[in-house]
Amino acid sequence: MGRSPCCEKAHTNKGAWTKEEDDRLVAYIKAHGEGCWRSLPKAAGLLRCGKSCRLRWINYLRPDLKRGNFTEEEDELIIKLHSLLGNKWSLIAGRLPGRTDNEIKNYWNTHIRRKLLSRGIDPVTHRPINEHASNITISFEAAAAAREEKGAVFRLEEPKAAAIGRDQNPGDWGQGKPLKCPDLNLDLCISPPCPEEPMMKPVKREAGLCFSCSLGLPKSADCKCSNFLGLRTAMLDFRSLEMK
DNA sequence: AATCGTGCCAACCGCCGTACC
DNA sequence: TGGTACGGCGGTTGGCACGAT
Repeated sequence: MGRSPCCEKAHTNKGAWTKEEDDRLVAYIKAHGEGCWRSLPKAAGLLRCGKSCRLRWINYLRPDLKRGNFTEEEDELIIKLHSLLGNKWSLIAGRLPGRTDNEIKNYWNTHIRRKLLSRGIDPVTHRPINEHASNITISFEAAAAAREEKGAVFRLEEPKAAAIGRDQNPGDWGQGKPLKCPDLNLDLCISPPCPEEPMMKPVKREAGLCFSCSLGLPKSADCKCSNFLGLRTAMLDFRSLEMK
């Protein structure tokens, strides 16, 4: 059994949005803010699914959207971010103010893919198409594969984990080797939880760590901590990555 | 002028993670 | 603790615009 539909499909409009629907949605959100998308259509007098409203707002109606052509700088940034993050369009969009994940995804599939292919670069791996033995892949997956192959252990002091490529074996991490995208700073900022952090919702579960986890050691048999290597995974928010 | 092919992009679909009860 | 609802995400599709023939 699948989940029940998010709305009553028999009484909802589909397809392109009309000007009137746009106006209603904008007026409602301006008055009440973004809230519960499920109840929004009814409250706003729209015969639309909540998801559809959310998508329309995020991808088209939001006032901070930057419409128009992508600049050359944006192109290059997207390519670099894609080489590091893969098809994580929402993460990539988070680094391009005013652009949406859908817009970037469409732009990638229609323009950048072709652009890379014309340069002889595989848009999936970011490696030269004819260079099978090339060692220049830069991605999380490649880094993970490299670690797995060599049986390396993930180390907390690893400062540039996000940018490590296959050409940098795990033993070289943190030893000052140049990175493939030196102008991109994608450091993962790992820090202790801040009690005043407004973005963090209160955690119901007991936040204390067992001795092993607090030291970043492998979990003991008795460990009940939900933390990864002693870190609250909620702190690993890619949207907070800083750019140089 | 009509038809066809292609590119583009807004919107939909289905899945996943998480919060809540 | 399990079930459900919800928001969010990535992949895919449908329809429109436009150029070529």
